[in-house]
Amino acid sequence: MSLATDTTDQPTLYKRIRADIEKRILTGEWPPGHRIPFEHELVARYGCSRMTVNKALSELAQADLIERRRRAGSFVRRPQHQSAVLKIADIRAEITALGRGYGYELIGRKLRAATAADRDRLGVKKAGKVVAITCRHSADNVPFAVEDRLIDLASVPDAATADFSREPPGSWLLHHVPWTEAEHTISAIVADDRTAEALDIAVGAPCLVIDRYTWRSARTITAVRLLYPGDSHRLVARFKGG
Amino acid sequence: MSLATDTTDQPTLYKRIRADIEKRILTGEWPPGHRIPFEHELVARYGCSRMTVNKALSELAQADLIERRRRAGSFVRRPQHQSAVLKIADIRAEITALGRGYGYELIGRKLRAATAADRDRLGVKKAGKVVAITCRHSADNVPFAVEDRLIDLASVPDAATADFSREPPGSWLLHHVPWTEAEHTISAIVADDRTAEALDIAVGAPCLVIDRYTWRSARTITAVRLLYPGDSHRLVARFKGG
DNA sequence: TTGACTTATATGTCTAGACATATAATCGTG
DNA sequence: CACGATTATATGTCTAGACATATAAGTCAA
Repeated sequence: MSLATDTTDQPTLYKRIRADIEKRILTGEWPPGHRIPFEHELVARYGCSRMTVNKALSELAQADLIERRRRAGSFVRRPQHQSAVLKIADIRAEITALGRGYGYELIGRKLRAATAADRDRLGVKKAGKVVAITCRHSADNVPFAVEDRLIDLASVPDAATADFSREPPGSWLLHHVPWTEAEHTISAIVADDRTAEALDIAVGAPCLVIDRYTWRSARTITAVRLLYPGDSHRLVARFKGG
Repeated sequence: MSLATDTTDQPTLYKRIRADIEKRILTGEWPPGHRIPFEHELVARYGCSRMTVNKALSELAQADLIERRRRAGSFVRRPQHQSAVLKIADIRAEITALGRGYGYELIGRKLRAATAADRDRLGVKKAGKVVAITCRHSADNVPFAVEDRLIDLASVPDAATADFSREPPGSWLLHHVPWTEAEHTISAIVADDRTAEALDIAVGAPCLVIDRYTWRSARTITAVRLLYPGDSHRLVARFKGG
């Protein structure tokens, strides 16, 4: 076992150590459960101080490639099949990235006191005002997705006066709400009359649905439902880690 | 600005520093673009060495919460809305995690020379043998998902003799292929006759589709299509960084 | 055999320095 | 003013130590 064979002069030593180990894991040479050389062994092999080796191993641990156990050593982790990175781009960015012309159209906008259904959807208890927005995104003048959004004015007061006739609410919020958490739920439905008309598809055609709930510091900001024609649109998720 | 106010005795200092900064970012107190105090300022504030501060900041940089620029300082990064962690659990684990009884049923298994369609689906050029498997997963004896899988025997020769009548091919592969990359594509369709029967739903009902392509070192291993009843099943993705 | 105690050891964290390096800011010159 | 050279500075990496701490493994008694 010659760990330090790779002599491509990488910028720094700890990165080379990290890359060497990562390579062995990814090629399967060190399978899940395999014990990685102890820090003191790597120190001897690379002729460096323990902190340098420690930094390489810590980063691998942070990336969930290895697991470190006191007294026992460091071990290759089992691949985590269940976790993938799903890229859900901002719709405008997504469409322009495809080299197609982005179109936006505000269908409806209402400012109202929150109904019971609104409060349920936003997950808030107290009554308050909300903005309800319906709009459509299109690519090269072909309907791409319809959006049905609710914004809690208690969390985002500025939304009451914002002009959503030109700018999509998603973009507007992105620039006004600095940091959030969110939850996406993906499901499938068949198009009802209203959806079919908005997306210019047949009634009964499949639709991909993304429900997104966004909040900040445990405070709900917005709930949005996006409907895509199910046979045309695709969400792609790529990941590493078998 | 009193950075070190939080005196909850966290296990270690660098973690406390990291948590303190993370909190300010997540609450929006330090919005995107904001310059974080210099290392030497944090050293003075926390009364520790620079390596301790550096470790905290390095981890925040690795997590893409901040960006570090030589000579300039460290800055809060803009949230990356488009990236979410989508949990797609192993079906068996998913069902048992719900506290429901897992059931598995092999519907069909064929070993054949790859047809043109097979090669296309697996993304391989050369002819070779493949195993085609159709099976069904159920929760408390209710159909949960149907699986339609193709395994490339050139990559996984053992699959030719594996017994898939008891163990789902997904689980089997998980234990035989140490590390892979994969790509998921999510879409929606309406159930055709065969699908409707397998899932015990009506023809024309919505279905959520996950196509998963798995490979290892640029070599395709398996292609699988999972069909879920679209109105019952939901994929949930949560993320931070909105 | 089992459970409680002890010990050895690998990792976890930290220090007080050092030099390297990219680059923002400044200074000088045409 | 524009542009190139210089300088100051914040981060990047690294060292040779130190003590803390969890725990695998061994020891011993009931």
